[in-house]
Amino acid sequence: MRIGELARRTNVSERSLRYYEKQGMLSAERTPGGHREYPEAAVDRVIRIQELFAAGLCSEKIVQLLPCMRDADGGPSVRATPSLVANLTAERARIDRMIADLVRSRDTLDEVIDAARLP
Amino acid sequence: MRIGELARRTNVSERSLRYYEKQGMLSAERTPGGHREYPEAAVDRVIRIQELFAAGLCSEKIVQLLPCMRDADGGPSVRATPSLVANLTAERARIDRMIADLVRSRDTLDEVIDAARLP
DNA sequence: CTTGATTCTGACATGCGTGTCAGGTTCTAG
DNA sequence: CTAGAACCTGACACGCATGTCAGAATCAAG
Repeated sequence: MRIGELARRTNVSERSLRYYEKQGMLSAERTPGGHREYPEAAVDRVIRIQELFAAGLCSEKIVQLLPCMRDADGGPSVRATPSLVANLTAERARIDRMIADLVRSRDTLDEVIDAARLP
Repeated sequence: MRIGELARRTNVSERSLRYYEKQGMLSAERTPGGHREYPEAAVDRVIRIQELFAAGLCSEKIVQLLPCMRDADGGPSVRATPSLVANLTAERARIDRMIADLVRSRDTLDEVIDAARLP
């Protein structure tokens, strides 16, 4: 599929898709004229990338991480190096803290919302 | 307490504390010479502000939200307006989605970390 | 062919909380 | 009184994914 369709299906702008490619997170074949041609699996990959961004990982980390993931097309994975594992473990801890923070904030909102509804 | 101590105790830079004040999220008495003097409750408030920032709320929303919260000093709260409640409800939904995303990303990391440890 | 939609590259702009620096004033211990 | 620490204001810079615009080339359908 081409970039317009991928953008529509993933809800990610064409701008961002080109950026992902430049960062090395997403690759595409090219038509003779130079237009990008994506495989079906690109949809899942882009969604994963978005999730990882939302989790606070930067492009660089994601670039390292992606080849180690079991891809949607079931492709065989690269083994993560020990240093990458250490890195990801730290990120994991960060994500845990982030989730805990979010839960607290959600509770805060609930309190205010509920207080407004009652007497 | 003064700004240096508050910064140390909350692990938030003096720069940010002054910014919070300018945005109307944090107030302080002033010494005759113009130095900020914070009450003990400021510590909790700053931590809350940080959590809400981490949850993706912008200053403006937090400004509206803060007076409706049951503060650490147990002060009485302002009632949230219906439009604010609608707003916060939307934020709450966003936070829920964010948590779900984070959990997925954490699972992704776990998969890669585990795969590197085994055979 | 022609035309309109789509895509291409490259460059500049934005948000927004935060870092940092400069030049000056206030506070506090000796 | 004095020195040094702490604080004041204001201004400029950054990160970094994303928005946006311009000008040109490609693609697909009539």
